[in-house]
This record gives sequence, structure tokens and C-alpha cells, in this order.
Amino acid sequence: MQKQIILPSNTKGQSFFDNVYQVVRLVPKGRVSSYGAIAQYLGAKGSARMVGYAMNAAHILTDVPAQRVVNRQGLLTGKHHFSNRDTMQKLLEDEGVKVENDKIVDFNNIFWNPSIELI
DNA sequence: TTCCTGACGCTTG
DNA sequence: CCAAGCGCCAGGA
Repeated sequence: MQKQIILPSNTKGQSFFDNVYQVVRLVPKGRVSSYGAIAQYLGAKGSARMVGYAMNAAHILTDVPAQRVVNRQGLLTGKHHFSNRDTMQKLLEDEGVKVENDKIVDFNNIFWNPSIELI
């Protein structure tokens, strides 16, 4: 039921950012993804920065779970962009994701890769 | 239009 | 293991 399909061809006309938001919205609760994985899924392999930049803009949107997107090491690199320094961690832990020292515990196990999870 | 700035990631030393 | 360098490219000034 979580498996949804995002057609790249359907993103035509939309900005790269909107594309990113769609993927982020599909990250299941209790799971996390990475900037690079999302970028790769969108066909912008070396443009993980763009995903991060998109998250910065997503700050104003309420339906984009930006806390579920971290860097490839599982570090909460974007925590400073939330209202409070610990908001990101709090949101994650509230979803059952353990965070220790700004890093997601057992990151490899709860990592959600759109290129694999989405068809 | 050009210049600058990034919530990144990989390679090297 | 840690640090630095480079590539990536969409927006805003």
C-alpha cells in the first residue's frame, strides 16, 4: 500500500523541487531516506545537494516530512534548519526512529531507498 | 546575464 | 580515522 509510482514523465512541467517533495512524502513513517538516494531516483545522481536545497525550500510546507531525509551516513545534517535545534530528532523519535548523537541508530536497517521500494 | 550560495557525496592524501 | 578538494546544478540578487 505504500508502493506508489512516481512517473518521471509525469513530473514534466513541475520543478525539480516538487519532484523531490513527492518522493519525500512517500517515505514511510519510521523509515528514513537520504538525499543521494532521492537524487539518484530522480535521475540526478550527482545532485544530492539539490535535494538538500529542496528541503530548505520545503521548510514552509507542512506535508513534507523533511526529518525523514538525512545524509548518507544517517546524520541529521539539516537539524539546524528546523524551528529548534532538537526538533528534527524529536520528530524522528516520535516516529520510532532512534537517534543518538545526531545520528540515526541502525540506519542501515531502516533506510528507505526509493529506487528499490518504488517500482 | 553573471556570480554566489548551498539540509550532499565520492575520491584522495 | 579525519580533512580537503571537486563535481553536481537550481534559484535568488
